[in-house]
Amino acid sequence: MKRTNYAGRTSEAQIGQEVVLKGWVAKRRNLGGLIFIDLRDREGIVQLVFNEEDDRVAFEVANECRNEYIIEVRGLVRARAQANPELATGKIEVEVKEANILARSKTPAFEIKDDVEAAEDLRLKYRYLDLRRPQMMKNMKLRSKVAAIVHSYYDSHDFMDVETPNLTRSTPEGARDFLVPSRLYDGHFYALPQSPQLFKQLLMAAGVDRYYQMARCFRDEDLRGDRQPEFTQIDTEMSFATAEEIQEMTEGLIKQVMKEALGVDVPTPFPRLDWQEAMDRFGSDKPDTRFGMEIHDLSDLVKDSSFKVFSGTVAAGNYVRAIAVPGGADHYSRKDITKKEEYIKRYGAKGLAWVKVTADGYNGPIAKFLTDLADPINERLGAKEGDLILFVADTFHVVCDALGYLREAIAKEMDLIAPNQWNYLWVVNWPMFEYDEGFGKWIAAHHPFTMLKEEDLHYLEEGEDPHQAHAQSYDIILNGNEIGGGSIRIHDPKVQEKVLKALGYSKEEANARFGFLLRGLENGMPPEGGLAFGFDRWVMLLAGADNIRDVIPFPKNSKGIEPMTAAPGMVDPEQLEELHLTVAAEAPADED
RNA sequence: GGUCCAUUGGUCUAGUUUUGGUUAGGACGCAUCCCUGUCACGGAUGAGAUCACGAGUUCGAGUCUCGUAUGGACCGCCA
Repeated sequence: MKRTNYAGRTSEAQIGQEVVLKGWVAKRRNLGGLIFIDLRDREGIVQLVFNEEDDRVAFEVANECRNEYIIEVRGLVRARAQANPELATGKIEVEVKEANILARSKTPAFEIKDDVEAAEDLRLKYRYLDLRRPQMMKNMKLRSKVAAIVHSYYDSHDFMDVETPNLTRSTPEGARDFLVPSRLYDGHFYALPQSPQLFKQLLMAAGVDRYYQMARCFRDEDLRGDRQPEFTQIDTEMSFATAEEIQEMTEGLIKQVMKEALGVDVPTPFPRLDWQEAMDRFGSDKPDTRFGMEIHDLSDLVKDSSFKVFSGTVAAGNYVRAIAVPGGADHYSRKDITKKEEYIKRYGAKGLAWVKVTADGYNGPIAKFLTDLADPINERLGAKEGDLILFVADTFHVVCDALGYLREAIAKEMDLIAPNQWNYLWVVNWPMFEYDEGFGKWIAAHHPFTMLKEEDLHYLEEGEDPHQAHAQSYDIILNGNEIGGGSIRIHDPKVQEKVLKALGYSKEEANARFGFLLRGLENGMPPEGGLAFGFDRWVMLLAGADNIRDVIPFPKNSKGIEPMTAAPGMVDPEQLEELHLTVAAEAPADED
């Protein structure tokens, strides 16, 4: 029997025709001499009817069927007496003349339904069952659709799809590398790429001019809800382009994806926000602009306050900033606020000060210190009666992190985010360098090959402070999530040398680590730049999923384990020997 | 490296505080039987749980304490 069409696509136009369908038994309803089976394939569900009186042989097959059996059927499409409006194929059904069981199935570990959520660990262990669920199938289809648009878009704009190696060499800085031991060279290792960054730059040196690739990237860092050790970038690079041209090209892609994959029109160009402004107003370098509750600086107002925490903070050169939570006075109890205070301590905040705005002025433990300042504070924050004002007094980064977190957490809790908003924006004008507290040194904020603002080049000269410099880099943000970033690259070897020097590399170190790139620069590198999208994260947001695992067919769990295959696993001693490896720590015995 | 939370039949969960003593309850699923217009089919019957593991407190622990494991969220980390 040759299949005539997908079960889920059986249509009214086929009424009176014979069809052959193959798929999974989603549900069997046995009424005695009459059996209904909902047949499911990747496109959806159609109802099969087996009548004992009409066809005894087919009926016996249906009688034997259980959920998740795979069957093939031949039958006649007919209109239903009573349509089911819940189902896309609800106006028709298939009267089965012949049926065969192609595969039997155990009772599945969990029910294949959208509305019954099994524990995620179980879903991952039986991922092929989980992926049968309509929502997961829909996510995979969306992912495939977006990828197809990406290929078509860049192809039509003269970008070349070029593959770069997955076995490459380890480079310092950035994320921890996944290493692959070399069998041929004792003690030598390949590294899996964190991104094809340097290869795509050298493709520009080759004259490729416009490059794109759906590139697999690997970073050996701890996982998060939106971070996997193995992920896909939409990687692009353009010669002779300015930052604005690259952003415009990117906006074109986003516009097309939104239109063709979701049917949504997004207006372009997207807003551009300076990094400094994003931090000041939203406390975040990836601001969510779907709601207000912006942060305001009160340092000038409270610098002489009798509340020593505030005045002392300002005197030390730090900041007192606040948000006004609309209607927050009733919504949040003292206890709730204490919980929030405990939470923001993880960002280094020492406390969370608050007042409630009432008809009689401020209310709360520090209200008495702020009586005289209530009017100007309210005015600056736009606070009114019934609002809750939250203050954080600390260094710039602590204030931003803490208030940025509170702003987003409260918006979610109080349901302040209207649905169906797609707020894309660019964060531009990033600092070139940032201080790493852990290492006690300056590191590249983006990466060491990022070009500075032209007007900031002088900061690299002798006697100037390179850390004042800003970069020609840009991040693309969607609803408070970083979905991509890029920059104009350095194409002048002299500038690259100075930047590496500012980062603390000696000439010898720089040559040892990036020699191949520096040689490329010396051999004629066009001015160029690019951008990389976090494809998985973008699809997650487009799908409305709240975890990146829901748009990756076989993801790792939060501990980096892939529960279906139980990777990572131990290997045979012979394999280790071939690779010239000995394992120092005795690993625990591998179970099943 | 750190913080917090969770773990009860195949699945999801009630029960855990403020009573420490229950036949550990329910829904879905599963099995058998009845049923010819269901679509969350209906009806009847039934099987299925050493309450993650280990120690402790107690006359008595699903419930309290500690530890371990597993999972989830987060901080650090992720140029």
